[in-house]
Amino acid sequence: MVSYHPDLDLIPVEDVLAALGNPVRLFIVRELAASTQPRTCGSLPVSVTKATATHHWRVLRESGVTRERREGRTKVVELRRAELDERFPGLLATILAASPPRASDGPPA
Amino acid sequence: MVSYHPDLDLIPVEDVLAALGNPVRLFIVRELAASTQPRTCGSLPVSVTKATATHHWRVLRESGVTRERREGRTKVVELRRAELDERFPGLLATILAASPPRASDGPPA
DNA sequence: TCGATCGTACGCAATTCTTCGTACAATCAA
DNA sequence: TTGATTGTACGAAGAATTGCGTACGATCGA
Repeated sequence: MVSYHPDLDLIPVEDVLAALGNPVRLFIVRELAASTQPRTCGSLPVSVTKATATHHWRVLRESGVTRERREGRTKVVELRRAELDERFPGLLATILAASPPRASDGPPA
Repeated sequence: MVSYHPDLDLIPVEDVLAALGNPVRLFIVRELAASTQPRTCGSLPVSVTKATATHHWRVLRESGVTRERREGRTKVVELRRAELDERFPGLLATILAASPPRASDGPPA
């Protein structure tokens, strides 16, 4: 359960964008951002199985978006807010501020 | 050569992030942002073949990032800057402002 | 009209991503 | 110690992405 956390200076912005460009992961990030406290992985109501969630947490961690640490049986996840904001000023805030789409989505058939 | 341009109000932010989360496409967007004038597709020095470039232009167009129009033999591409900034305030600017990674990239082997 | 140019469409291969089930390790509570 | 909880590792399937070559349509200039 010990994990790799990259130096954010080495992360290109497209890696962060790709990490957040997935609905499950963006949902996780929004949940984390909405909590003042760090959250355990199990407390995040994701729509996928545990195995799949593990995959998404790894993507977020390896792109520098989140930090994880063990705490007893659980794993605590939190956003690397300050570091992200120093590396990519304003990015997280503008993404979190984005409103949901207006209505029926997608290109015409 | 006539193409579909989505209503940006219907685009979720993760679609834009996914579109920009690719090095070829982010490069294209940076080139477009650096020009005051719209550019033709052929004038963008991309590292892939024409066929692949066509694919990336479509992704950018269908995610609402660019607009295309025919002009004689060529296709003119431009960013939908104002619309993007209204839909996702500050997003494009913060992404374009992101500095490149400091040096040797990637996780340890 | 003929040739060159610009981009698309199609089909295909290789790779990556997303998802899951199952088995397992680590930890805690009883 | 035993059983429950939390999350990982591994293997696999299916889907999506990325990339290319080739053939083609549209347009322009000579």
